[in-house]
Amino acid sequence: MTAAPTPNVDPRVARTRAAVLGAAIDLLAERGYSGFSVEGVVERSGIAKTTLYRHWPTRDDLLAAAIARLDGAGLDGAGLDSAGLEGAGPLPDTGSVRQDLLDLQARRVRAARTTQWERCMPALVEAAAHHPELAEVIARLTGQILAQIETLLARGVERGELRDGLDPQLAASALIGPIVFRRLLLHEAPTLQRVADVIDLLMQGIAVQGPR
Amino acid sequence: MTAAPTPNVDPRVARTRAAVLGAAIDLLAERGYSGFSVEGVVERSGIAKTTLYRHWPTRDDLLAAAIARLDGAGLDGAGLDSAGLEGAGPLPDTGSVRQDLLDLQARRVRAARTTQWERCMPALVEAAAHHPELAEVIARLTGQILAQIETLLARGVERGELRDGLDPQLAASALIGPIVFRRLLLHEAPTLQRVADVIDLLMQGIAVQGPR
DNA sequence: ACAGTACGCTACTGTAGCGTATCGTAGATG
DNA sequence: CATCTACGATACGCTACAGTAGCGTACTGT
Repeated sequence: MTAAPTPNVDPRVARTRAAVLGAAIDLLAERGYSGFSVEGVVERSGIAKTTLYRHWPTRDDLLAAAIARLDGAGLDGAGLDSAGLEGAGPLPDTGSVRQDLLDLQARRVRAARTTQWERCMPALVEAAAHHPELAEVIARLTGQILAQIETLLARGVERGELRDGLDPQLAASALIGPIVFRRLLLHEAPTLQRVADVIDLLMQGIAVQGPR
Repeated sequence: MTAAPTPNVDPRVARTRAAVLGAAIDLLAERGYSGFSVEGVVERSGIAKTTLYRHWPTRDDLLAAAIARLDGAGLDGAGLDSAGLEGAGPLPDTGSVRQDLLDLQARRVRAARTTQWERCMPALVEAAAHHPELAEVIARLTGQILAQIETLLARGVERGELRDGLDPQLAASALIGPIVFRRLLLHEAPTLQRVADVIDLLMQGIAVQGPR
């Protein structure tokens, strides 16, 4: 299951694909959606433009392929073929939801500068906004990230640490959303302190506890 | 205080400025950062390109002016000169934080399709990511939106409805962040239900209440 | 060894967009 | 009414970029 999914690929093709998509993701991260160009990818990858066009007949195809290659976050085993395994490792399981969340988010904060997914986020936002086809891919990737947190939350509910009837999707968004929001719109790099604060805020709630 | 801050403006320049910036914001909302072009603004505004360049000597200057004209949200009285007064009205003050938040957010949801700020958000993200100067302006605007919520929260703390020592900045991000996150990355339009759920989730917290 | 295939290079067309120059006109201001 | 200022139209030059054509070369698998 971890073996090559496509057994008979010309090594030349494999090399080209890897070089181009790698360069494409880098470029997307550095220059954003608006700065993404075929010529830029050509320059970085060292692959000839004609060759590139033989694989992806249009700029958008290339872009879609690059984005699809981003995986949501290092999903341990899975995604061998992908480029986003930097934050990898299995999901934490310490027995405490709070600690699990803290571990996962801390790992992500540490990798934020290098994780292609994170570096590409602004570009993905713009891409999703004006390109419905890409929006789907991006939503799927985002879902992968949310799913990790949802898993941790589900465990917490099972263990009785978290309220029963909790909407895991919503709660996961509540954990990631504020961080992403501040990063994208306030240009504020996430910190360990910040993610911890968000986790605690959400765990406790903001209302005063009524008696009982 | 509400009078014209610049008394002696040639009506011609006033007209030009308004037409151009209005068109610019529209274009930014519709086509995004990457689709924003001087020529596009010229076409929409009906103002001659040469005239436009007499006011804003470069594309980025025009873009900055357009973004600066977006105000965070209709801040009632203030911002007469700005274009973002669609969601206007005074801050709600019903006596209940939850209701106040609900009112404010609901108003915003209803105006989401028309509020220039909201429509431009994806573009602003991309702009902020690759243009430090614009990032500042955008951060300031975002701060204005957060400030509204912070005000409501502060009232709640004062009234004893919310925990003392609450970090209003963080809590405000926790209320907006998840909505914005889902809109930008999952392409999910905000709904009344969703904002209400976020508010309630944050009010109550997700952890089970220990005894006492 | 020999197809077959993929790659590289150079050169090219076409377009979109930034920013400028020139000149003429219309509206504002005293 | 005279002048000053802002606007409009056309026409540029220039760069970046998408995408194509043609031909030769190097690698791969049999």
